[in-house]
Amino acid sequence: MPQKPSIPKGTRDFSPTEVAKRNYIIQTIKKHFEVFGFQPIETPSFENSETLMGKYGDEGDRLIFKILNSGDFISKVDDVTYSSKNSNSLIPKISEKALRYDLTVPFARYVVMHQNEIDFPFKRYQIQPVWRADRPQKGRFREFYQCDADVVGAKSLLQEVEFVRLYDAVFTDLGLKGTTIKLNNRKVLSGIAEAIGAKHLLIDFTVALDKLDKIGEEGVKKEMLAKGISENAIAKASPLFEMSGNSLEQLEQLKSLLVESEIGMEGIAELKEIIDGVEALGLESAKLQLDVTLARGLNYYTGAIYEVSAPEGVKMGSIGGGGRYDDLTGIFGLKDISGVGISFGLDRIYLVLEELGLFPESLSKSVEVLCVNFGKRESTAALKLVNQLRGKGIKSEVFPTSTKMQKQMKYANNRNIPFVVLIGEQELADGTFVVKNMASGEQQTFELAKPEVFIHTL
RNA sequence: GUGGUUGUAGCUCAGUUGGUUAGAGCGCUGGAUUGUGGUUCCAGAGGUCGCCGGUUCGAACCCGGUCUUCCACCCCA
Repeated sequence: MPQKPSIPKGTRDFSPTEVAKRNYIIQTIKKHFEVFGFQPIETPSFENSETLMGKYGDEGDRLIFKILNSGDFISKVDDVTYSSKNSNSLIPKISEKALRYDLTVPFARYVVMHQNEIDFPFKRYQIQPVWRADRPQKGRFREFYQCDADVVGAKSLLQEVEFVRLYDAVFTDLGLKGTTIKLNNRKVLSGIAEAIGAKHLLIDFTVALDKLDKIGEEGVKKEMLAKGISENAIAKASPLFEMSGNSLEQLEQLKSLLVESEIGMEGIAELKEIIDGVEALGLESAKLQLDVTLARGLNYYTGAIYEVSAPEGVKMGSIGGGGRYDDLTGIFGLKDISGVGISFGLDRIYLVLEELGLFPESLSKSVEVLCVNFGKRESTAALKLVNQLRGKGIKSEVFPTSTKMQKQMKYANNRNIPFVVLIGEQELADGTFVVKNMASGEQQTFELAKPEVFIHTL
């Protein structure tokens, strides 16, 4: 019995049209990465488990796809571990490799391994798939692409400004107007936690705060209480819920809360520098917005935090994110290398462009010119013409069999081919070819000896 | 990982309290039209009702399990 074919949950096949659209996004992102001075690298799809494990928190470890060892791996497990039926102690004995979970940690590994060949500051970009054993939802897959650009070895906040400009350049080029680049700083979050006396609960505090727009002020306070943050501390943090005005005005309001926190004031100064830097040149289509509740992302961020949300009205999680991590390579033994980077979520950007109808029409054109096949002698002449067109870089083909014209025309129509060339018995005798414009239905005759006359009309 | 939801033709979906041979639109194939697609008309093909099991004289429909889809948590691109 033939088995019914299927693909794993959270994975997808891509049709020619979808690939064309995905490539369009990738090419656009790549173009701007390169114009901004980033160079591409690639890393393996799977890494040694110890490279990845423990880098993304407990939740992250759970979402990493583990690869089973080869051979008779189970016989090598000692009886105690085997009979314990404890996944956490068994996994390291039967799995030594794991699929890449993001591009940042492998990049950190790359920098440490190749530190002697790299000229710092090193600006790299990387566009590759990553895998997460997550439960899929809309815009959430178990295999998806990240498009990352990072700089290591430069502490200047100029980089932070550049990344905002890079986001703006890409989204402008894609025609995606009205994206919001949310900006925050880990130091401000640390400062707030310090100022309200909840320094030891920083992560719980920020995770709860991040949900403000989702569960509201009351919900956030409730969660903070549940996590063990005192009522007194929450009361002190209340100015956060009443922030108003533009980014710079909000910074002023933050100052009064953080005036006694050294790290908090440092964060404010950094934010101001970035905001001023961006405003000096302005943005084309995106808005930069300070958001003190922004805390998502990996817990290795130490400075700036970015998150990009789709234009208003599009229901989609963030379509990009990033930030600064002062000591990412430290976990691999290379100290004092600061990194900052951003990521574009290709699959989500795709869904947003699709929803808003922003893909260019031209992407659906697979071939410019199709020659109808009327038989052996005629198709030979058609092939000769096609060869000349291809020499000029025009995508063209001859229909492979001389079936009914109706079928060939229908094929051209379904594939959105704009021009159909007819070389039949009569044309062959006259030394001509007929070009039919599929959009208008008009036909024009050209000489076979002068194909360039037709080419100039394209 | 927790809770819920979805699955019927290639696609989008109907399908009555469980009752004979499971329907529609679009698409596909053929014809009207032997050198003209996209419009129109006619005809036709296409279904293990996600899968496995159970209840029943009888299951697309009821029950259990499983896979898948989407949603809410968790977390995140």
